[in-house]
Amino acid sequence: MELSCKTEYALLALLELTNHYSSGEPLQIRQIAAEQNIPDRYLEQLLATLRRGGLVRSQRGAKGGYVLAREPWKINVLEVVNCIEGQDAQATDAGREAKTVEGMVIWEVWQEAGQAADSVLQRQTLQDLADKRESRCRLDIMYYI
Amino acid sequence: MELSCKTEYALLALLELTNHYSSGEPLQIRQIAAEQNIPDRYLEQLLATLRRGGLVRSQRGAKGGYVLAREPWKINVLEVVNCIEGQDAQATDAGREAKTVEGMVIWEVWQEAGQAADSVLQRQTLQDLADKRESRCRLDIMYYI
DNA sequence: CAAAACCCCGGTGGAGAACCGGGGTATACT
DNA sequence: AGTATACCCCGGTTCTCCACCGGGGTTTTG
Repeated sequence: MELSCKTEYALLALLELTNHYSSGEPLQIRQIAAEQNIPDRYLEQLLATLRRGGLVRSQRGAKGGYVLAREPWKINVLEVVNCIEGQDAQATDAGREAKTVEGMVIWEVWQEAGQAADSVLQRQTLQDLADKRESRCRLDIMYYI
Repeated sequence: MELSCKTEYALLALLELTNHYSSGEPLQIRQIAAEQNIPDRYLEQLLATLRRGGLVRSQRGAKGGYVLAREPWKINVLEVVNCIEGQDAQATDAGREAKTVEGMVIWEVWQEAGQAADSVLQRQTLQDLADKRESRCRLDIMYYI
């Protein structure tokens, strides 16, 4: 199961915004891009998609930037993926009319697998990811002691 | 989660071979292709991959064709997918070295989702799919009575 | 020997992923 | 009002790879 650059960059950006959430200040595209080594013109595009999907809010002009649209514990990974990849990451049955019974049976098994994966992603919020990152950093520090 | 044409065609072909398994006779590429509406030059390629992966056996020359290499209840959907898409459908961590802790955290969540999907596919054998197909056909017949 | 059917290898066209450039618009600050 | 900053919008490019195909070779049967 391929993790696309788009999805990875989107999640990295949202994690940055999560880490910055308590300050309430907008974070600029170029700051996020520099911090996470993301091409900033591309990130601009992804953030626009996230804004249209209601996951972030933007502020134009001087002192502008992006903030999360909701608390990080209320944004789960699945909705990020669906926003970035399009709803077709979930329900591609519209374009793929199974012509035979066999095709339908295969399709259903595939859907079931997809739903199992989605279920995992839906259980993870941005806050969970940020917490994992925190505990990972803490482990690293303990190695140095 | 995208079901590629490759995987779908491979599974359709293997289902045909499953339905034909009890006869013990090889099934020709062009027969399978016609039955399931698969481009036969492409199917040839896919069956070659399945043969190299040990899922089917081939017989060259007149009266030749393909048979399953094992009993249909001993071949699960996950190994078909891995054979067709390559092992990278499972372990793409080799090419994607996460440079930051954030990247690693995201990657792990993604792996977990992939494993949930794989687990579903691993539980389904070709026999299971064939049985589902059978009961689906029986349902259709009951609608006509 | 001839026909049938797999085997092998390389190729093409088109879609889309990854990324970028240029110009416009909104906002804060002086 | 003017200027600088930073998002907004739209379109474009290059490259990869998916889906599929063509041509010729090799094996097997009758």
